[in-house]
Amino acid sequence: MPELPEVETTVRGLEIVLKGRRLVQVEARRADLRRPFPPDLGQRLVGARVTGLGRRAKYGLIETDRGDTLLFHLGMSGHWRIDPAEIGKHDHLLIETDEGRRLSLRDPRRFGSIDLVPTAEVADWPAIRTLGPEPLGGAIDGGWLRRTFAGRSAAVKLLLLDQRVVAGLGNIYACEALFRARIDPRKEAGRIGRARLDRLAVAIPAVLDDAIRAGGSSLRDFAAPDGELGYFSKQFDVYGREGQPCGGGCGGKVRRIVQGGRSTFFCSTCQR
DNA sequence: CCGACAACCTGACGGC
DNA sequence: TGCCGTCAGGTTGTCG
Repeated sequence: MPELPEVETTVRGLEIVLKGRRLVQVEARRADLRRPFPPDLGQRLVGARVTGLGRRAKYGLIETDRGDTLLFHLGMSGHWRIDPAEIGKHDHLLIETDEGRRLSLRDPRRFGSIDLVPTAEVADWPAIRTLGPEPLGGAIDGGWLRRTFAGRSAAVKLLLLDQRVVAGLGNIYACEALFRARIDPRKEAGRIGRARLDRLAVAIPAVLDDAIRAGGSSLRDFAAPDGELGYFSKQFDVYGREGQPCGGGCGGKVRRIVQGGRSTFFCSTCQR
């Protein structure tokens, strides 16, 4: 369930099969996911050539030579499969290329979305326009965090999950980044000191980079039949490890609390 | 601005 | 085996 690294890995896997290829068949097997599918999806995509793929936050971008960009969001349970062996009830969008490769977007919970937007308008698209800066690429440093968090009394974990603040972090990597930076997730964002914010600015891209690298190492499998994109084995320090010993060597145990209705995992000894 | 909550969906899992 | 409650990596909206 995809945060930024999973989407990035998915896009890289799709790129192998899609880039430069012409789409010969596009089948929407239902009318909507979270939002209705564009009604003219097939007409605008069939016959188009894919010129490039990209990612913005948790959105995957597939650009065509017809001036359109397909935006996909994987929600909680979405993933793409390459050359699937069978098609089930949760395969909602099928694409076939001129090389005969087949792609399927499977999403059981249907929290994902598909949009088709003129490429020139992608940056102004409502879901994209409101996003904060990309955490990879150097836009985020300690000073930027300090200015962004100034005067905010919300818990830092909740701000990290807000896509308007930092684009692409989700529940796992917000927890992991705070652990690496040794910051208590409950701490008021505006009252965090400079040294901690400097650590956080390092930890956010580092944790994402590590996850992308872990996914990238399995990329070669993605072009195999029924390769599932965006899922790879992950080693977490705190996420999902309630009650287990903290990996920081402090002797404490990982705790689970609820913030904003979501589980937060952290070590109350290491994280202050 | 903030925190809490609900809604959108299906599936997996544990307890009984 | 089934039934029930809980939980899940996201987003969007309302309410006080």
